[in-house]
Amino acid sequence: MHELPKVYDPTDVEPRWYAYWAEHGVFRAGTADGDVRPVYVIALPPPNVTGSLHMGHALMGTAEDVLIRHKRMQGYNTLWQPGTDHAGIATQTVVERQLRQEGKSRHDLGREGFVARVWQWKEQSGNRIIEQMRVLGCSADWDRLKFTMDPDLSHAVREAFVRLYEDKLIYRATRLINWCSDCRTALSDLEVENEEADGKLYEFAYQLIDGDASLGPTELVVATTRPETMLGDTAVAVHPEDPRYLHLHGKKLKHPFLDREVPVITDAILVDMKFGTGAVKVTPAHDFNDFATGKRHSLEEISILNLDGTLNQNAGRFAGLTVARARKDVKLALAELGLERGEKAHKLQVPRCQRCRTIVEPMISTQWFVKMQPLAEPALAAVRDGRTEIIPTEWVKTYEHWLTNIQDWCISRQLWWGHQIPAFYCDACDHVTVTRTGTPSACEGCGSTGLRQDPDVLDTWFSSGLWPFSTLGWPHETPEMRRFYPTSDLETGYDILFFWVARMLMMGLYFTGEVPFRRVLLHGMVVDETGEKMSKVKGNTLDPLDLIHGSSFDHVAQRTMPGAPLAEALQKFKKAYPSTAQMGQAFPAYGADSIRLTLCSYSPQAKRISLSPKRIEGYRNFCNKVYNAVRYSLPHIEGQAVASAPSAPQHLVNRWILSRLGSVSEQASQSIEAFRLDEASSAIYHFFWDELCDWYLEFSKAILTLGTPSEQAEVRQTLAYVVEGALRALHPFAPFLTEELWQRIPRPSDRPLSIALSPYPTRESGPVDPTAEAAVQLLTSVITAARTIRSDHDLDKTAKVPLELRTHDPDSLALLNEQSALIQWFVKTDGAPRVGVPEAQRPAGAVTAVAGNVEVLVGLRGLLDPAKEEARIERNLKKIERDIVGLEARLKNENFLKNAPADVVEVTSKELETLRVQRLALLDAKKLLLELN
RNA sequence: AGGCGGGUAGCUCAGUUGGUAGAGCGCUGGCCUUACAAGCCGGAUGUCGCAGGUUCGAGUCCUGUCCCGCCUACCA
Repeated sequence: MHELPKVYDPTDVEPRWYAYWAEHGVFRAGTADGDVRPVYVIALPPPNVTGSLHMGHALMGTAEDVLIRHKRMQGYNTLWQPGTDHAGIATQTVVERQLRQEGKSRHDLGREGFVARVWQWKEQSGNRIIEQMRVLGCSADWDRLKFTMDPDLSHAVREAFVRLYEDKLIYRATRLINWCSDCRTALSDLEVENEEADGKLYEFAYQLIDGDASLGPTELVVATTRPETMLGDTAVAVHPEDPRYLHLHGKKLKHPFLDREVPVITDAILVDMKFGTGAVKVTPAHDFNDFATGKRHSLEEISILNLDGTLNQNAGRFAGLTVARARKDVKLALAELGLERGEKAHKLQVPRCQRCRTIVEPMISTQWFVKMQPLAEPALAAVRDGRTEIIPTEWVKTYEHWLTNIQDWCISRQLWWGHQIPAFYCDACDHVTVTRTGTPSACEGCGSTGLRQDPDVLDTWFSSGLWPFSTLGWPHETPEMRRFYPTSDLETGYDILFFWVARMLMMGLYFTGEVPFRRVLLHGMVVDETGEKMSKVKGNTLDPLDLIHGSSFDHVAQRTMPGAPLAEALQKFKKAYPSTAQMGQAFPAYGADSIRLTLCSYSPQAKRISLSPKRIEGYRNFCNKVYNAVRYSLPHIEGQAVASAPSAPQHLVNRWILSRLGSVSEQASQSIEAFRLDEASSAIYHFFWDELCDWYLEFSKAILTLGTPSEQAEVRQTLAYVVEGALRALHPFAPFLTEELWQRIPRPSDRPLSIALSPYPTRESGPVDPTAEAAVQLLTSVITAARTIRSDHDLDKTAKVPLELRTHDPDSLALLNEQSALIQWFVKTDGAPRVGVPEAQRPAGAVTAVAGNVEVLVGLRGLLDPAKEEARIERNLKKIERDIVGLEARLKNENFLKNAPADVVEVTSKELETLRVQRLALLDAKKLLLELN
């Protein structure tokens, strides 16, 4: 075996092992008839085909991969079902942008040509993100890669549509919808994002027709944030009980620009007497509240907008203007007529298109809708009765709130890229024919053959809603459906709880009668180091691949803000990631494992995950630590026959490390099971570094040097066993590193070809041994206490000092005697430490510390600086006195003794005892010091 | 407006059923001790947002309050 370099280099290792796993089908789900293993399934939230891996994807991919790898190692038949989403608007926009660069529009190509062009684009670059997930180490069953517009999935979409239509849960209606004039399509409520903006509350007057000044004012002043919509006003509403306007009930107002009478209506729902002027202009065609008001009062709905967002003929002389322009012009015109009545600043929410940020306009339009209430009820029930569990649980309330207030879902989109709605309109009659297959030959209603298919496509989320079962072959009763449905865990970001998770639950329950997954695991949003949301505009996005492969800051900044001056981009980047100030000019190649460990280290209940490059560095260092631990171990364990079950070693430290391995493995499994990947990874991290490396490997050096042949053999055997087990425990988090090392070390003969297929260690991997754990705890704290004394007194590291250990406890005495050689090795003592029971006398020039029930006396005669030593003693004494007073008070408190649990009282009094011993020792040392002077 | 979450070490965050606060990074003293200087051995650091309450005991439970973030709905 060739020698390992001193520093771990992930760039060399990672691609190699991914290829190996792929080649050996390590990630494939089992489909054999005889396969009776329990099943664990995750459906990968399909990323957009337009997508490129960002930190959110990396977090999702890592979390799901840890879950999958863990279960795979636990012997489950795992299926991680991957795929991509056709992402209607996003994808269409990308390809249209390309066309624009060629000086063309989609209309030049025609629908068929355009769709062909999108497919072509998809084939070329649609799988980029899948490649990137492989770089991250994701162990999905890639042979089963699906796309939402694959023939089988499209079939499922059509089946779902038709069934819902037949069941009267899909209907076509003309109503107010959200319209994006840039994307030229309707949007669902969820695709509209409200953004706060500074606006104006503007007041103007409508003149009364036939107003009688003797009855009161002859005008009615309304308040509005959108003056231009007055061109579509068909009423002005006042509160029925508003004393100011009683004389206006039933009257008519003159529209200043249009040949139209505007009635005054009374409406207690719409109007809040206390707000504005108490009079509300009603524009049913462009406001959701006004629309509802219009329905209540049978008002005319006058649309004043074209599909491109400009005003139409109904706007009279304002026709052709943009909304923004019309707002100015209408105000101007009102002012000219002397109708302006005031204006004040007002905060308002501007609805914007999630995709293109264009201001969304409410518009009257004929669209397809899904009736949500009947679907929502079962989805609510499924979470309430625990058939599906949401973790972290605080999301349950949010989920319930949304589902109980749910509105019907507008599912038609005026796009070309997507699943075209399978509804056919007849030229001869009104009948709409909806069919499962192809184009119907004739109208179901009148038999006419003149049929046109609805040009619209379905909302992308309609097909995503079927994902957990459409990918498994639904509506057919496939073996996959039988074996892998319902899926186990659905892991995703909380931002798509409504878009996707809730809809899958509704659809899943409706179509399959079962919940689509047993648990919903939600992670937070990755934000920059200062807590800001990542966005291109802010120049604070991080590309996981730059971190994995390494990249100069110049390059990162430039890529984040293409087109911007480098200095500016770099400044924004540095501001977003302050810790890079201490990092030179570039991200080194951290490797996928470091990124994965970092992402796992954040608590899942954190809504914001602020990514710190410095933290990644820490985990990179950890990977190097693991690598070097194995590098150290290799020569000692090479050729060892490793058993798959633990042996029963004699030596304390061997029993201890086995016990720790078992505990940590068990804890890791429990934490992963509870989706606390942070706890799990942290437990393994500290086991590896603080226990295995800092202590066990050091113990092993001592024993391999000083021990008897049989002791040495036992250490070698244990070391080989523990290293193999620890790598397996770490594997789900750091798959590349662990595979690389595992393949080099000796391992049990029955292990499969990859660590990824080996069993996850359990409690049984290391028998629990509380005695050994307690003993090593004492041993290490004795060593640390002695080291602290050495360090406090600036001892040369080669200086050998006398060490005396005193305790009343017989077990501890035995332990210290047994391990005196080990203690000598670690503390660098002058001969074997003297072990005995406490005596009244302390040797002059000795410094005392207390570790557990042991007094640790380090002889420093002639090495002490008396002044310094006295100061140290005084400092410690002060602190101890304070603690003693506190504890004594507590132990004197009758209520405490009466109410506190026995173990708490016991711990407290033990603690007090320890402190008293310490105080005694310090006082003694002080006395000696004074005598010395 | 309503809902949810958060305010803990200089920074980013953990903290299970109430029992005198932890990690990583940073800081600091000493070490190139042949696995690792991406390291080793030590060390320092907190009015747990604020004010009350319950309790023998509160970071943890209750009430009020002030900030911050997100979500949902909206006053035209």
